[in-house]
Amino acid sequence: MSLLNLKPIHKNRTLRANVAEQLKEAIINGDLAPGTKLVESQLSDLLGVSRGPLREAIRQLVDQGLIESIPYTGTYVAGVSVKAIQELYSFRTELEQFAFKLIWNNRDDAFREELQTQLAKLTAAIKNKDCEKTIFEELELHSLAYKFSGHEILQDTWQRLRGRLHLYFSLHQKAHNRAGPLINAHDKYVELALGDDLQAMLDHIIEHMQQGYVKVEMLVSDIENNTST
Amino acid sequence: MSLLNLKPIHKNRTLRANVAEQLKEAIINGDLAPGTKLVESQLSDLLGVSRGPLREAIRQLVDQGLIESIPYTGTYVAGVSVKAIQELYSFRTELEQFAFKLIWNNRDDAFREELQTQLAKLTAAIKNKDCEKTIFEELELHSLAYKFSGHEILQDTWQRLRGRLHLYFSLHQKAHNRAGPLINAHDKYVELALGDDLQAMLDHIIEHMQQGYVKVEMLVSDIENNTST
DNA sequence: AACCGTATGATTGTTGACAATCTTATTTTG
DNA sequence: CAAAATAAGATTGTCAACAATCATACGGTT
Repeated sequence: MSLLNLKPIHKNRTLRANVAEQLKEAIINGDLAPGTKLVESQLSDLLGVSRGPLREAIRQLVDQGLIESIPYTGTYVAGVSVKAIQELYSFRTELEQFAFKLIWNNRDDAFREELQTQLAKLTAAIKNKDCEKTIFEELELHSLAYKFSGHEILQDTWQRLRGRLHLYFSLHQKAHNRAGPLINAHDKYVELALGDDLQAMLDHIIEHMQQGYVKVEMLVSDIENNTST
Repeated sequence: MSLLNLKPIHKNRTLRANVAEQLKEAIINGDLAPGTKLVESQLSDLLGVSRGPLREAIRQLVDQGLIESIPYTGTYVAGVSVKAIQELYSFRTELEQFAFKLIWNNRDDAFREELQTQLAKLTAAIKNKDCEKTIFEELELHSLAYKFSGHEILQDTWQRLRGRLHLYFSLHQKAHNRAGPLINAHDKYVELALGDDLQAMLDHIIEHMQQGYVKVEMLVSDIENNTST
């Protein structure tokens, strides 16, 4: 609680953006554990920022589902639950299928190239046993379909989910001390994404997500049992 | 048990919630036309509220896509565009299909009853030529699938889209002076939602959305041509 | 001893003033 | 006359003090 790794911010953009980023990182890397109460005065002191921008940043993370807010009472880092992770994965399955349906007939060389580049980055991170980077690169890989869809609403929705997904991956990594789910299942993902069988791609997404869900769900149910709320 | 049907305590006590609601209504009913610049000092005077809560409310609507923000420059009511409406409809199609896939095998009497009640409200509003209420009840009808899915992320995503959808419906109604799209297509929607053929329901959703899109798209392209931005 | 009401302290919500930044209009310069 | 530099005005971003609300602890009542 007291050793938060929240360094004062450098003023590149607006404070609320910097603060939101800092908070997001702190939640994802575990400095702010799920369920932690966020006291505005404490945080504003830690960040060297007034409560105004801090509150705006908190609102933003509330909308992303990383923070829960009860008016006049308090804001808390979102808790983990089996239901939440189930929702996240089932929803993400639909989202990513939609993304591939959108881009399938518009896949160009730029897409193919970025896909392979990203896969290389991911496998490199895995090889180096850099868990944190592995998680990031895996999310980046999956982001490509959304990015190339050109569908702004779809992209925004994905970005909103991404934070929570990142959090669950990190929790999983911390608990089991190995990289995120499915570290070697991405070769087939990329192979199918480059291929010509859309239905096979969609089926693979379902299977891919199902496997990821099973792994993370085990973790979360552990956490739920250990923390007596 | 069922005697204690007391729910309506809407704790909108915080100013930012009230302000957000007011702004949302003002945008939807056209008092704040698309593209209008929102000057904080003016709005805070108008609403009799300080700029703090107003800014938080604006942030909330930015996250819902009803307001666009450029740091240090200004916030504007979101503009209309063919691309935006296309995205909205295509995305909504996926969302609603997902919702029905989720609830299909869990549809209970409560669902069937609410569905028919809601259809009755909608047809009544249409009969009374109450355009504003017609739009609201149509959105309420479509909300049922999301509501009964119990899927929080899905519901949140739908709520985020609902505002923009409402705006487009209202613009359409204002331009053509008739109720929203597909005023008589909901009988089949409900009939299929009560029936046993999931695939027929999913197909109908696609068709339903496609028809709605065509109507609203015509309007929006008109607006785009008339307003030289 | 359990329950209800009350007082206290802490925290969120709100406000008006101040600083940083952008836009516009004006002036200067080639 | 056109274009760049600059100053004025307005607007957004930020801050620290004030008010409303809630959670906790305490004391009285049954």
